[in-house]
Amino acid sequence: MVERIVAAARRVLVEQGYDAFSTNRVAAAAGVSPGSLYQYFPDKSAVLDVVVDRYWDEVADRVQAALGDRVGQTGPAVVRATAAAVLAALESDRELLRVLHEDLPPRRLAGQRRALEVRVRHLLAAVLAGRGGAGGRSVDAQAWVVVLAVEAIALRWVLDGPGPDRGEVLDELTALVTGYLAPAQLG
Amino acid sequence: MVERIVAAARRVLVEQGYDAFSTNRVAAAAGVSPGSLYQYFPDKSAVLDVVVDRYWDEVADRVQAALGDRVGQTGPAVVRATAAAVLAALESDRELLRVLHEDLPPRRLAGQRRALEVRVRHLLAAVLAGRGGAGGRSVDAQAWVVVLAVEAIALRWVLDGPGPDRGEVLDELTALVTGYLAPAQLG
Amino acid sequence: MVERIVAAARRVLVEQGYDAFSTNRVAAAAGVSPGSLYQYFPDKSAVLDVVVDRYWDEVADRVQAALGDRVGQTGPAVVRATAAAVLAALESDRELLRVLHEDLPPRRLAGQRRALEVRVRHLLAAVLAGRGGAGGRSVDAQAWVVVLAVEAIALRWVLDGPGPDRGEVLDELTALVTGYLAPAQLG
Amino acid sequence: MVERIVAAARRVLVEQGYDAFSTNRVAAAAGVSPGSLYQYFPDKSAVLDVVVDRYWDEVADRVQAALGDRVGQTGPAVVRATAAAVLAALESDRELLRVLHEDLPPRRLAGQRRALEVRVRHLLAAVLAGRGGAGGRSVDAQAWVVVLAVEAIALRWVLDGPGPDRGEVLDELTALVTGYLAPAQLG
DNA sequence: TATGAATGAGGGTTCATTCAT
DNA sequence: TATGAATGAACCCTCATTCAT
Repeated sequence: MVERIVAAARRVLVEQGYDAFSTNRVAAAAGVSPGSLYQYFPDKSAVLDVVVDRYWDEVADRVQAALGDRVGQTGPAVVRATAAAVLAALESDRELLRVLHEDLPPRRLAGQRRALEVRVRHLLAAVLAGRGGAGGRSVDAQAWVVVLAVEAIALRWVLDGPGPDRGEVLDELTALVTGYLAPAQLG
Repeated sequence: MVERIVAAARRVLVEQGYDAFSTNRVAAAAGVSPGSLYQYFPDKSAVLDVVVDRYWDEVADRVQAALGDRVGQTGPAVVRATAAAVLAALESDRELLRVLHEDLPPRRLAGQRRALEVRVRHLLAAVLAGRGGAGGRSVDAQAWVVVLAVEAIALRWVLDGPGPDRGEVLDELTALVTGYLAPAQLG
Repeated sequence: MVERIVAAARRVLVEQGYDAFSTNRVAAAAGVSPGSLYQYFPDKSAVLDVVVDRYWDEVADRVQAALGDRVGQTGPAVVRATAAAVLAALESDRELLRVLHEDLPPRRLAGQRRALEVRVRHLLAAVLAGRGGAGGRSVDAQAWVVVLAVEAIALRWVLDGPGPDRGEVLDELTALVTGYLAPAQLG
Repeated sequence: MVERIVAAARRVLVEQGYDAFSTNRVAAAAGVSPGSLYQYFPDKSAVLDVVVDRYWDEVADRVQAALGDRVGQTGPAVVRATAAAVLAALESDRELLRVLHEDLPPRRLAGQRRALEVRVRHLLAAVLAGRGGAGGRSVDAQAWVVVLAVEAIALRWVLDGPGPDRGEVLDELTALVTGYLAPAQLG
């Protein structure tokens, strides 16, 4: 039942947009009465939370899996593969991603998004630190920069219409990251 | 009159948040009747549009001024100065920026934001092209990457609480951009 | 407009009972939209408050007028006349009195009711005190007793179907009060 | 089972108030499913009825016991003792009395309350009649007056915060009743 | 032009009651 | 018998918008 409601919620979001995301509409889409929705969720916000959580968990899992596979490795190939994994993760449900990132107030997503960023940032900072420091520059700041830059570019590429093709984006992301991190420790 | 309403709209947004941004509240804050508001704006959205437009125009002006001053110049110092100008532009009205970027559905801002990005991107692409191409890589793609990365990082730094200090962010942004663009054409 | 809504509220209460006293029903009875109701009242409770306040103010005015006319006077005739005034006051809008006292949770009325009781009690206590005390008994306690007894009996007589006829009730109320207060100071 | 539900209903009333008195809440408090509740009670009202009935039966038993002990006796001491019994009866479950008399629409209690009043009234009328009539006044009317006055005063004293102390109330009730009835037949 | 009272569809939510299991 | 998930009508309230003045 929770499943039916969450699925309906996702459907309403994707097909009708966030403005149409009313409890009555979600319940109707689930073929359920409004009252039933409230047997499984304390309020409207909780329904959205589940949809959002599931989406971000999925994305986070994919990204972390890709990172995990390569812990300790280095070099442009690794960067490119990771960037590819990020793109793939974000593409796994482009329709929902579009609604979540274009229709919802960013505050609604901030929690999950930050959480994922922090996890990835720490992973990356550890790798950088392991590589012998950054020649006096802050490894944390570097990780912060890389995560934000890659996230923003990947998000835009996945959501926006025409742009560089996939290979080109990966090339550029790779150049961006290696060019940034290389001088000090990836040379 | 339009002025009074737009000013009130801004005030309501900043002081009470987007949730409180109702036509009645804006009209009241402007000391005007709801009916009057509809004599100058077709609907609520149009009022918000003007506030958003003005904000982005202001930011765009500042950024473009900084870029314009340095057309034709090159090197890390220019990159750093430009990044500093972007930070300063975004900081010029942090309160409004926060509401616009955290409370509004991003779609509401997309138009203005894209417009600015495109302008800056073209400027940058021209500079890069003028500098003798990118060794076979797409100058447009590079400009696209740089603009998005700098924008995302600057936005986050201005809006989020604790992070690297200003000098550090500028250092890292400079390193990011020069590291990315340097090998091919800024050496 | 407030008038129309309050009148409709009274009508709904009297004709359909407190259970039917919903904002939508009141608005409909007033020939007005639900939204209009909320331009004049902060919430449903406020509408009921006005109805209740008006009723009790009316009753209080009548009772206090009757008492005021006789301040300083004494004797069974005065008691009887006062009791008659109380009955008349309560009979002025028997239909509404019925709903208010039978359908509403007493807490809803407690405030107004207590306020009137206190006013009358103080008036009466002053009269009793002026009459030379109560022979060691508390004038306040006596006023408290008299007010509650008369109120309860009058209320019941007005609301309940068959009972003693009017003259008989007045006789008995007179006997009750004079018998209670007489030995000490009304002899 | 009925027992469990009724006990839970009482508990909900006392601990959470009448507003919280929903069938679901009562069922939950009874550790029973809502459906089960409807196997033993036709509707929500019936559950409340039983709670109310039990309360008033208890009060009625105590009052009637006190009266029964003294049938045929007379004098201020008897009046006082009876009044004391009424106070004690009402105090036996003050928490429930408070909810029932302050939160419920009085109509919900009217039946039980009237029934007790009638019983006591008849008892009292019989005593008065046995005492040689009322000198032309209606013994029924007198009983009606006494019952209502004592009931109202006792109820208020038990429920309301500060007031005369217990002894004083009993003194005044005694004075009220004897002063009223004495001249004619209790002299 | 400027008003502001009036609108009414729609919002989120509750809860007495039912019925398939 | 006992369950408890499911119901759905109705609740109170908001707010973008209109229109007679």
